[in-house]
Amino acid sequence: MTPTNSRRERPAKPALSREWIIAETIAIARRDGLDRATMRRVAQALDTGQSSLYVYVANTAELHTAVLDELVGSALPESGAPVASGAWRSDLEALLASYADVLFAFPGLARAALVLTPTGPNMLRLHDRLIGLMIDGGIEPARAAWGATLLVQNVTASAAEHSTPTSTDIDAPGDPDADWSALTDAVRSADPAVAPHLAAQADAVLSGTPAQRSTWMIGVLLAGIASTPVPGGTIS
Amino acid sequence: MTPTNSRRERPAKPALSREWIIAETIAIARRDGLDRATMRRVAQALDTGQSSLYVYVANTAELHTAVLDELVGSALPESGAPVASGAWRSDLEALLASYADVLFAFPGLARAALVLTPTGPNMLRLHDRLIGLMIDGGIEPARAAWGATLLVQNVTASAAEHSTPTSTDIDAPGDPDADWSALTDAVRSADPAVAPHLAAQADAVLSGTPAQRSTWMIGVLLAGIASTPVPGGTIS
DNA sequence: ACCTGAACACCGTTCAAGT
DNA sequence: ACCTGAACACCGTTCAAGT
Repeated sequence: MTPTNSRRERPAKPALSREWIIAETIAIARRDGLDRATMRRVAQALDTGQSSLYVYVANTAELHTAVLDELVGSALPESGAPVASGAWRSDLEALLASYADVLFAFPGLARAALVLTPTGPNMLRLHDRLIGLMIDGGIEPARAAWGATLLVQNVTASAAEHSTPTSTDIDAPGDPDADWSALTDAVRSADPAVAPHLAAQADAVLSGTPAQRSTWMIGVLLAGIASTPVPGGTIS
Repeated sequence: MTPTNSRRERPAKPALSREWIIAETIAIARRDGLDRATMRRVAQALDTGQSSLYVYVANTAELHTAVLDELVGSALPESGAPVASGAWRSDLEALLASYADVLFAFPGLARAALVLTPTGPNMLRLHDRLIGLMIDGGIEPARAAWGATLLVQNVTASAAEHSTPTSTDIDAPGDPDADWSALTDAVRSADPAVAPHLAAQADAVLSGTPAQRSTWMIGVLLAGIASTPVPGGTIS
């Protein structure tokens, strides 16, 4: 209502707040990738000075962590419906898949997640659900507790490998196509004298779709978690 | 011998070359962290213009990848001594430990490794050794081939979590102490109503030394790899 | 308390020009 | 072919000054 003549016909400059900053960062990240969602750009989009952001967020890393947490929150299914016995495993896979979907949906998010320390409430809820589902599956609680980290870490890492880099840049570092072909070339041209096993297994190394590898990976982790006791020895 | 009056009494400016650039980058990374080993700083240390580096390296990511590969190469034991039967497992653990040591020795390297696509010859040799040792251990070759990636990825990720950030900056993002205490706080203060399993397992989640977790992690991966068939079905 | 402009101290990469 | 300086297009963060 106040007759502020905001630039560019913005629908009236909203009051600055942590929530608004995060929302705008998400908007930019969706469009241009998280790498482009810099303090300066976010400030500009909010029609304010970059220094103003520091009233609400500590620094870029903290802002990006908050963005990750917010997005994970929006992907988490509402509070856990009771798990039909036997369904824990497919529920767990679905949960990890929706986490992976978020990472894929925002260019640059997976790579950032790899390097951020995610302590937001939604990330904790994700861990909580994973632990709960593993316990439902008969996995010893202490192993489930450690295992959740392992699951999240691996899903994040494989999303980072296959997700879009940051934008429309040609040959951006981290371009998955370029990376993949660099890898195939390297493996295919491995010298059997220096890397005999790799040369012999080249087809195996390069085989499988991302989905197949991801399914296998989760299977590996769950089987390993179920069969490997945590040190200190609770009754297994 | 030529009487070039190089600045600052440098011991005679050596000819620029890819090797020299990598060596200087390593020197800077050891001292100040890989994040500080920027094109500009490397050029300055070599007493040349930053644009000159682009004759020998494509960009920063490629340079850092080369540095990682070089360092991994220096840590790899000489060509595999024949493995005493039964020793494959401790050999494999030792191999991963020396890889982890490299990541710990250079501030910022582990975090960078997480995000680089490592296609250098020494990284391939590391994979080769891992595959060979797993095959020695009776693991089906196709699983060993996929498993090597998983092992390297997890060791890299846990090194990144616990390794020094880039320098002497106070509270640098990625400071492992700050990150850890943020995590403990978050887990300890988890609301039992919203994250019941996490709250119940808080002690378990936070327990264990890095070494214990790392040993457990490798155990999980190996057990899982050994028991989880790759899709497509080779005779297991 | 909140917000701002300006400054400080950096980045990666390209390019016209030189040798 | 190799090397250079200078430029272009950015960064994160801080700080004195305003309201």
